[in-house]
Amino acid sequence: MLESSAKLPFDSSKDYDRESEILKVLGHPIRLKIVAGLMSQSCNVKKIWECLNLPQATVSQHLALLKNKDIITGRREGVEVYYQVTSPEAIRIISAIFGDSINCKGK
Amino acid sequence: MLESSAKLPFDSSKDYDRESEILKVLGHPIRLKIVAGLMSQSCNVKKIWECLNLPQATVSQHLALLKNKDIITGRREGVEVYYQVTSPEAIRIISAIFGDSINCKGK
DNA sequence: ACGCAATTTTTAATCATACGAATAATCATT
DNA sequence: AATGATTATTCGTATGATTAAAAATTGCGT
Repeated sequence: MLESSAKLPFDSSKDYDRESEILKVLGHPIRLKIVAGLMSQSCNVKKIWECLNLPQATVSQHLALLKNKDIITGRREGVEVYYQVTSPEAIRIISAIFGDSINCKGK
Repeated sequence: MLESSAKLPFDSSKDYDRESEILKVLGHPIRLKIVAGLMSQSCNVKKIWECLNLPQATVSQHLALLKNKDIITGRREGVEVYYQVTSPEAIRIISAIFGDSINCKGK
């Protein structure tokens, strides 16, 4: 009765929730810009919103989302917070899109 | 007057609209599953919604989106339409996520 | 306490999603 | 060419998720 279900390409056991979530979070122009930027150097929040010409609350919201999904990590230095990309999957995805012209130097 | 804009990581001239759009479209569990499945073999719509246990309208909607964003391409064969992944960017992204265990054989 | 940096909350507007129902397209029979 | 079977798409719409940004808040250093 199941003779036609041999090698179907769609695996119903995996749901790719984590993977699609990372893609969704990166799938926003502001966040992609932030993450791509953070690939080349770690950066504090003020510099980000100044560069992007956006209100700080807007940037902070996007950063919070990226942080909650474990794509970036922030470390405090005095009064400012420096962010860097720490998710290996995100790094691989960004590299796949932009090539190796973007490298993760944000140590 | 522009002396402080030397090597900022965030390029305000590029907006990454196309790139973020691809990521957003792939950033949905059903669509990611469809595209990942289509990487290994071209497939018609009925097989897809049967495999995924979803109503055909739902699948067709996602396929239409993927098609409109030029991620997949469909070709008719009689009453059925076979889809395959045709966007190089999408192929690179999927490969970056799942490794080369998924290869595009959907000729 | 003050000022600066960053975050959180709140608001409203916009967009995305799922899926039943209706419609369309293709082919084989008659 | 009309009928019916199969497959695929589109429509309608209720529901839920995202978004931007102002306002309020928190954290840190002096």
